[in-house]
Amino acid sequence: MTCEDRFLSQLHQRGFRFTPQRRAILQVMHLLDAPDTAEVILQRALAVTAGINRSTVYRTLEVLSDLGLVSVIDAADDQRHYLLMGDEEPHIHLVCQSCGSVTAVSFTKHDGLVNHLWDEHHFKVNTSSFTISGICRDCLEKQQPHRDTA
Amino acid sequence: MTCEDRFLSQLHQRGFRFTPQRRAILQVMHLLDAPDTAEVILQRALAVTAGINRSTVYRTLEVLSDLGLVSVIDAADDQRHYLLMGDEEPHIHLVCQSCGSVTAVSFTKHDGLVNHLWDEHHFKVNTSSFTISGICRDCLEKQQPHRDTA
DNA sequence: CTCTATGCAAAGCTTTTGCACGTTA
DNA sequence: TAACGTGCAAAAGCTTTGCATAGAG
Repeated sequence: MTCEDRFLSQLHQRGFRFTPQRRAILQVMHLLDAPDTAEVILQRALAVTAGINRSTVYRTLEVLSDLGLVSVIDAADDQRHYLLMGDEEPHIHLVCQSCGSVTAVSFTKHDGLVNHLWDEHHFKVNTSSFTISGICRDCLEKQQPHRDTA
Repeated sequence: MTCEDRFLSQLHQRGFRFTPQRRAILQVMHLLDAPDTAEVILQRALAVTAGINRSTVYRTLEVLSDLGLVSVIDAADDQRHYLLMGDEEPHIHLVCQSCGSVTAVSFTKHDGLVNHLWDEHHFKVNTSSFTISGICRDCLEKQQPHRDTA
């Protein structure tokens, strides 16, 4: 089942409609390999379907998020970032506080943390928006150009 | 060395000044047991020292953050949250996406994750703002009042 | 034909900034 | 007394909302 099929069926189930704008946004989001902002998604969607409005992007992202097809990442200080949850497994997103880059890391080695938080605190981790802040490799090297070891 | 002493000495070291407003904000932040918003900090600071301005709160929080005395948490969809880093060890903050509550959890059992991200990706995790989104116990129970097991 | 979605523009909210005045050291 | 900090108000930036119209089912 493709992502578009899932979207369509879930829209229908809940009485929503499938418009060219929603199709364009979904299509654009398939091309993103990292979480991106509403503004970027808007600009790319405009290239696909002219005239799409910023409000429509926000409203569609909200629908996609409600349906669980999009995860929302609160990156650093600035805007929200959105990422389509394809049929892939959840990832940890490493957000660099210096340059804003986002790196996806497999989750599978770390589900111990998720299980622990559930067992001990009955806290249900939202694995689709698991974000960790820090400094990425590149920025570290720029900060400490002459140190090679930790 | 108290937190205020540390603040004072670090301010002096860097040529900053110790004003009644900064003292009030520092004092108020000692009373917070969970990260809170600039607005809340402002309101409480007003009770201590009348006339403090919102801008001053933001500017002081920035100074405190630069000095490493305050950690900044990007909670859920809304505002930034600020927490004084006392002399305590780092914590994981569990942010509930439903009610916005924040729970602090000891980090020590999970530094394996931090080490792994360093070894494998050379990503330096900012442990002072480690935040995980999900649904807290209370909100889970409200959602599923008749289910007791996961 | 009905009800949802869109576009537009304006408002909302948090956070930042410019500037003149007060205060600290 | 020389910087630095504060208050005020206005601006900035992202996101939301109201309303009339267009379009999907």
